[in-house]
Amino acid sequence: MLSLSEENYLKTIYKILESGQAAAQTNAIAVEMNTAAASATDMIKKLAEKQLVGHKPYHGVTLTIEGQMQATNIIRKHRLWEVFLVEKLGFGWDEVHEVAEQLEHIHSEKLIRKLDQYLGMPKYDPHGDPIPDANGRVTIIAQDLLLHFPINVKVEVSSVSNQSPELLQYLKSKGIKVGSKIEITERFPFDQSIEIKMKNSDPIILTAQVAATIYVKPYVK
Amino acid sequence: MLSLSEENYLKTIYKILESGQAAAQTNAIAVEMNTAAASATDMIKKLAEKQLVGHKPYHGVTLTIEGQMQATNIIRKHRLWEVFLVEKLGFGWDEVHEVAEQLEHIHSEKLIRKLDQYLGMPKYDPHGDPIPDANGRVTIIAQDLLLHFPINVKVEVSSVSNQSPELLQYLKSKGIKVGSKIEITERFPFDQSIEIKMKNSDPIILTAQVAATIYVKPYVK
DNA sequence: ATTAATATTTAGCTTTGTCTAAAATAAAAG
DNA sequence: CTTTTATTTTAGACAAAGCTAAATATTAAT
Repeated sequence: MLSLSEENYLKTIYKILESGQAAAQTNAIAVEMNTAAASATDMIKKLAEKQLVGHKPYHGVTLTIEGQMQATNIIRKHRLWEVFLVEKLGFGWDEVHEVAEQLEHIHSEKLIRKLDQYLGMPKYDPHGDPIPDANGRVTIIAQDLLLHFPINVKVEVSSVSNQSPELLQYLKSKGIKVGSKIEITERFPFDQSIEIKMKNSDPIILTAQVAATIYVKPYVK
Repeated sequence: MLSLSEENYLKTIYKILESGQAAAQTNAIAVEMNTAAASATDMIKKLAEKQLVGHKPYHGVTLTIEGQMQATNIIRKHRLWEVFLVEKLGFGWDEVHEVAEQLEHIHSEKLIRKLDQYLGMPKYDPHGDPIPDANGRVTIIAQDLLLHFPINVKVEVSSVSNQSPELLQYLKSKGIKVGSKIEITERFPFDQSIEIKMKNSDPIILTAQVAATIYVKPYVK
């Protein structure tokens, strides 16, 4: 069975690879884990010995099939717990990340199977991220960054790619959540900010930084 | 914040003291924790430095007020999670202990407050053990060991003082659970076993060992 | 009241996961 | 194509939590 630390490293490596990198660099892992690069190197060696990652020294790491299974399983647990916290216990979407970080490390197949059933086998977590199934399969939906989306097209918010409570609270205060219908009404090239419009609310200006965390899909009624 | 190990030691010390001892002996703690006595000594020193236990070398430990608060809080979390697992997820009472041992170490005041509400502020866990309130107060109910109870008096099972899945499964198979109405119909002095009768079932013989894990209270309709 | 038995503590070592500083390698720049 | 810069790895230490073996207290027994 994996230690808490091993699980967190695997999850981090998975996230880096998911974001499009061919290999996860030691430094990127260390930054994400808030540890020294040397610590990351040590852990990489251990995970490589356990056949969970492939490691070509100085050239980053990749996940083996087994490593991928473990990583998606942790993410599956994290996201299911987030659904539980929001849907059943009434947490806000901005309050669940830290607690789910702990809950994701509970070891019990049966618990997750039953939790999944209890929640109605949800496909997405409260931030719109897909929940891997028990076999580690993730359904990827077509979505685009709001930041880059054409003007004057009605879209639906499909996910938000940032877990910081501050950002999530900010979006909540603007009435923006997963499922919101919005439309870009204007784009300001000088700072890449955009103006959006939602039903029953005044136009809102979003900075590029914020618009780069929001994913949308075309709205089909 | 306490480490996992510190929490487990505190819980163990609490349990030993709860069972009537004036002080918890190093050895008793080590046995309960499945560690060497030397390890227990080390941890006792650490907990004493943190003012969570009082330690007179060679004469066992007691809990300070703060140590007691911490211990009851862990037990509170353990028992609330057990209720959740049984009531909401459909676990059997014999399947929850191990998972709750993990869940009890999740750190989040808010989580426990909301879980408690979600479960309807239960007073007892699935084994009939009282759930301490948020201030660490435990409601102790009058109950007696079935083993020592008079014959031919109708009683209600109030709790079962053993968490081993084997025993709990055994009781389940006999139809004995918290709330069951039973009556001792005969007592066999030579081995202290007893014969009990429950509505709609044949008489059952319970060994002294089993009858010593079952607590009952007089049945008042 | 000694001695024997039991319980507890101390001493020294191990593993896990972390760190800093130094050495080695790869990539970028001139 | 060499030098500078950035990244990665190695070496050596440290804290937490555990262990065994040896030393020390306490309790029980003669």
